[in-house]
Amino acid sequence: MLDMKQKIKIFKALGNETRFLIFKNVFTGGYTCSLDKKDPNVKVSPHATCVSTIAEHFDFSLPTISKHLKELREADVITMEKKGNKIYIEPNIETIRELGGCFSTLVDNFESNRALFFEDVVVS
Amino acid sequence: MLDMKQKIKIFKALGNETRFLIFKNVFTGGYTCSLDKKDPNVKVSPHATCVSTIAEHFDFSLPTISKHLKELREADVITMEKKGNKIYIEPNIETIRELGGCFSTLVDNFESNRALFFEDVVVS
DNA sequence: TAACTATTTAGTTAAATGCCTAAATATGCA
DNA sequence: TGCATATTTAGGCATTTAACTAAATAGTTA
Repeated sequence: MLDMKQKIKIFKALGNETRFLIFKNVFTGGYTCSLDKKDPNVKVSPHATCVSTIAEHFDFSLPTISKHLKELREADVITMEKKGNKIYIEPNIETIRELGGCFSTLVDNFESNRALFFEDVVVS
Repeated sequence: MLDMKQKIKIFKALGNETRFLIFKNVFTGGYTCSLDKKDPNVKVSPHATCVSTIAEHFDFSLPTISKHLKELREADVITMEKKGNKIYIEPNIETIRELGGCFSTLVDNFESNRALFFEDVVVS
C-alpha cells in the first residue's frame, strides 16, 4: 500500500507540466532509444527508452530532464535500469494501479457514507 | 473529461502535505463547523465544514489555510459555497471519480498494449 | 449604527523549485 | 590507453511557494 508520504511524492512529481509530459511519453511509448532504432537486434520493451532520447523531445537541457526523471523515479512512477552505459526507463504500472485503487476506494467509501446519511430519507 | 492543465492543477494541489491533509479532512468529514456543533438546528451534510473549523485543526494561520483551500477549490477537488458569513466546504467527488477513471484507463491501455506485444510469445 | 464573526487581500520573507552551463563520472570501443 | 557516448553532479540564478502579520471586506446581530 502507498503511504501518505509516497502519495504526496507522486502528486508532487506529476504536478509539473514537464514531468507530466515525460510521464506521458514513458507510459504511452512510441519511441525507443536512438541507437536501438538503428540496431534492430537490440530487444527492449516497446515502452523502454533512455534519458537522452526523452530529452530529445523537450526544449530543456539534458541535466534538467535527468533531474526530472530522478524525481519521477523517486516517486516510483517509473523505473530506471542501467544496461551498459545507458539507462532504460519504463513505466511502473504497479504504482499507477495502486494509486487508481486509492481513488476508487475513496469514491466508494464516500458513496456508502452518503448512502448511510440519507438512509431514512424518502423522496416524495 | 479532465484536460491536462486540470490534471496538473489537481496533482499540484495534492502534492503538498498541508493541502493533502485538508483534502483528507474534507473528504472523511468527522467534524462540522464549531457554531453548528453548538446549534443542532443547523442542517448540513456530515462532510460540510468551514474555513475556520478546518484551520482549528492545523498549526498554521487562518490566511494560510484560506489560501490552501482556494488552491484546492481551483483544482476542483472541493467546493466552497457561501451561506451567510460562512463558507461551507464540501468534497467534489465528481473530480475524484474522473481522476480515478483516468488512472484505470491508463492501466487498462497499458495492459492491452502489453498483451499485444507478447501476443506471439509462448512460455515453455 | 456599532460591534462581532468569518474570510480574504496585501505586503514581506525564507526556502524550494526549475532552469542553465561546466565539469565529473561511468561505460564502450578502437 | 584514449576517445566517444550516456548520464549525473555542482554551482549559480530567477521565479515560485508557503508561511507570517496587519489590514480590509462582507455578513450578522445587538
